Amino acid sequence: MPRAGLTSGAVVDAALALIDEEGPAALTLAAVAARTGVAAPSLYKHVRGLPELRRLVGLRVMDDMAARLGTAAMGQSRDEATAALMRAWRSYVVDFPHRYAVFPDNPLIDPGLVDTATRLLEVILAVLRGYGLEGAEAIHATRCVRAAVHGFASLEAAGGFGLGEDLDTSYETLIAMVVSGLPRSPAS
Amino acid sequence: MPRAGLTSGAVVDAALALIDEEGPAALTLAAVAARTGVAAPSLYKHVRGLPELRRLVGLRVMDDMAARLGTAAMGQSRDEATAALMRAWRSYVVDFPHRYAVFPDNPLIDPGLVDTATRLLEVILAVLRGYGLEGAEAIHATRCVRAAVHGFASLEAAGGFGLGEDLDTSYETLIAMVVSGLPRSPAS
DNA sequence: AGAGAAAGCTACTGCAATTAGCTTTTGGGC
DNA sequence: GCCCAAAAGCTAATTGCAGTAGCTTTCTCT
Repeated sequence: MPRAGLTSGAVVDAALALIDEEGPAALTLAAVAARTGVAAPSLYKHVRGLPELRRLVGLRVMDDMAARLGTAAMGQSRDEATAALMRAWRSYVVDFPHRYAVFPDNPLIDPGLVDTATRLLEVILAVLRGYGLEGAEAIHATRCVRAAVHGFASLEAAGGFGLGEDLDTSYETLIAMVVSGLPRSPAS
Repeated sequence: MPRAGLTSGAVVDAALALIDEEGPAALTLAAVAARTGVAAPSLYKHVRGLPELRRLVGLRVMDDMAARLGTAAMGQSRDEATAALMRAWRSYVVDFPHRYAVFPDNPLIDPGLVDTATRLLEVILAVLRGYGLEGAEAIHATRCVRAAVHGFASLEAAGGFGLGEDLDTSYETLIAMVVSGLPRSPAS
């Protein structure tokens, strides 16, 4: 019988497909095994177990997002850059609603995720540097941006907003709120 | 042998204690049974199953929070009220960090949760009415407040902010951002 | 061709949820 | 005080998934 030719990357691919199609709760080793055409225990040849698979999936999501954000903010500054960043963040959630639920809670604790998490934070910090923010002030501002963006994204991904008004409009309101609330330095 | 005298409320109590002590992942029927001194299948006499228990726990959390928020916002208006509301929300998370993880994702979908969820939203809407906001504008503003507050709370509860700067200060920054970003009507 | 690593597989264990069906307590009406 | 039905428990059994052990097959490199 021919070999499946699995790799750890392919396992993550299957896991992501499963999550996209059936939601985060559908991520089980049994389901991944079925989808990759392999017996469940064979997965352990590529992945240490379910917790590690979750971590790898989370890493992939952060990676994808970092790539998008970096591109979005490129070549813009200050309010333009902030708005672009925030829109790009939400667009990921809109494109992959189930994926956002596996975004790691606390990537800064996990040695394997710290690099990517830092890269993600760096994108925000870079934008804020355009406002002349540094040190503690920059950290507080970063946290505010993260909180606003993550809060909206996770509520939207979970379907937590009731129906009715247009979500795009709500988000533009949030962007305006953040942009207007960022400490202004005199600057150029 | 004497009877345990369990009620559905007591089961929820035990579940919450478990979550507070060992985190949301520790909520299993087996653990609740052990803690209440009963065999696992006996719990089904009081609760339909694990999903329902989760729902009831989520309901209790929303209830507690609604009570706190209502009290906090009482007797204040506009920026004072907004700040009080936001501080009270976060204080719940600080007091019960694990609890926030079981806050229902989408309470508006579940008929059993809709009432309490609405009560919670009403607190925010009431504060915003103080700014003269109504209709669509009020909804967009409510979503922004929810997003900011929920984002910060869930990141903090998950330990998602790196160490270093003081979180209280960050949160005050967020409050200032929200307050300054709320649409102003001429008003009193 | 042949050796050893890598990738699979089957069989098994353990744990948690859930169901079925039996037993015992308890509270109310006679 | 006694009887009975409902409620509250229990034990036993099933299912589904995670994870482990140890065997077999396929590659790959020489």
